[in-house]
Amino acid sequence: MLQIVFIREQKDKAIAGLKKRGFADAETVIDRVLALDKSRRERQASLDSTLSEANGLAKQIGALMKAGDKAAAEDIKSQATALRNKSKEMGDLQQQTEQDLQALLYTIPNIPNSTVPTGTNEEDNEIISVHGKVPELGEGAVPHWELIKKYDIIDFELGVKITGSGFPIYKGKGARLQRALVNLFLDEAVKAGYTEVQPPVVINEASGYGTGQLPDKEGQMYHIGEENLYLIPTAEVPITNLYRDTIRKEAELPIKNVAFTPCFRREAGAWGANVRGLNRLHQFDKVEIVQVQHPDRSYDTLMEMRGHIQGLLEKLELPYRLLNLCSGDLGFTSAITYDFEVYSTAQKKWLEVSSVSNFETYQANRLKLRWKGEDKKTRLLHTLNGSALALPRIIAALLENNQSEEGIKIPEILVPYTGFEWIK
RNA sequence: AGAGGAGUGGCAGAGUGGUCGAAUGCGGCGGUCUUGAAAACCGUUGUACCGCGAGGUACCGGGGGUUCGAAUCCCUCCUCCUCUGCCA
Repeated sequence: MLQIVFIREQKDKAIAGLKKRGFADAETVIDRVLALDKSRRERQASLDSTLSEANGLAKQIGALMKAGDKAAAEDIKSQATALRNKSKEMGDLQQQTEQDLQALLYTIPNIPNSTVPTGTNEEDNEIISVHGKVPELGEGAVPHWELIKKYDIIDFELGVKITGSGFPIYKGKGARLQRALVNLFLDEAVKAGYTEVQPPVVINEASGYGTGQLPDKEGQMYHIGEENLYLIPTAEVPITNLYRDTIRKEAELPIKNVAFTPCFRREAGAWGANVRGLNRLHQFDKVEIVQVQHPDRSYDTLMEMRGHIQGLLEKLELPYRLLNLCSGDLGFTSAITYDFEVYSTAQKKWLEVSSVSNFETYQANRLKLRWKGEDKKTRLLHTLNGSALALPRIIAALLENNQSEEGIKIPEILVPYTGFEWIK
């Protein structure tokens, strides 16, 4: 959520930022925010003075009662009652204004960072760099959904039987490969100074609001109606919410956490013929890194996180490229997002395996996540997160790129974790 | 899941209708003393909103109610503890 002070003081910047995203009616919406804000403040001021008056009368009545002057007390009572009734009405009005303003602010996305390229869709994303060598595969190269059948390591049909489409069963070396990757990613993150946490994979409504999944995007999460809980779409939600409603000391920054969790996404409407094999699932595993950082240092942190992810891809010897998402492709809550894509040789396409973002104060404002400096003022912190990494497409790329007539070669870094060098 | 008890500031803990945003202790911060530290002593120490400011308002688990006035009374929801039940 954007800060109301920012909109008030830098209205033009807010409008320009929203326009860059292609946000419809930026001026109208911002003007409406400012009007609501103005009316909220006026209503607050008059409500406060009415309450102040009523409090004064109540005190007088108390004093008169003590002095035994019942008649005089009764006299003032009617006045006080009238003021109370008036204040109740004013309070309702004030609350309504506050809620309207809040609801409107929830519909406004984050302002893109100045380095975010302007664009309308993924074709406008900036390719920052391309790394690694795309292997030359022979004639017999096949996509991963054929390889997993051939080697019997992942079973989609069985998943359909147990749950439904998009819930694969990993078997034998497939399961072991999965576990190896998780362990490698966790170990690398811990080496980089992240503290490992194991959060719940179901979250309440307040957590969904905190990181921006709610309102509006509830359709993308699985909902447990009975308890009003949601299955996490990413570990970002429970980890970032760990710090909701807290005031941090400067000395404890940055806060660095890593978690491995399954992630659940309904992907409603996104289920088309294009989506095959491991490319898009309802349940998948991911190792997520999250940082809470001082506003002055969050962009250094973003680069550090980007470097960490890059290191993982290098270790896995996968060809990948780095993208700076354009304004039109940027997530709702993000100020800047770098995507990593690995090249899937048999599919002949790039697959997104990681997103790393700086949300600046957007999430922190919803989370009420603040810090207190030497001047004793509380200010909002910056939150960041990145996938390091999401498993299925990594597996897809590993299988496809490392296939040969002999079988699938496991990258060296993973062998200590898998305990085998080949899937044959 | 059933029965009972409880939720107060960073923590512990007082407060059962009126000068209570809240005693006291611990912790934190600043200072005195000390070569330095400890101890002792003194001071200070919640958050948000409105206001240029003086100041005002709200918050004692959440929401609602009674009352001129609620941390205190009533309703409701949530959470925690104890016992019983169930169970990795």
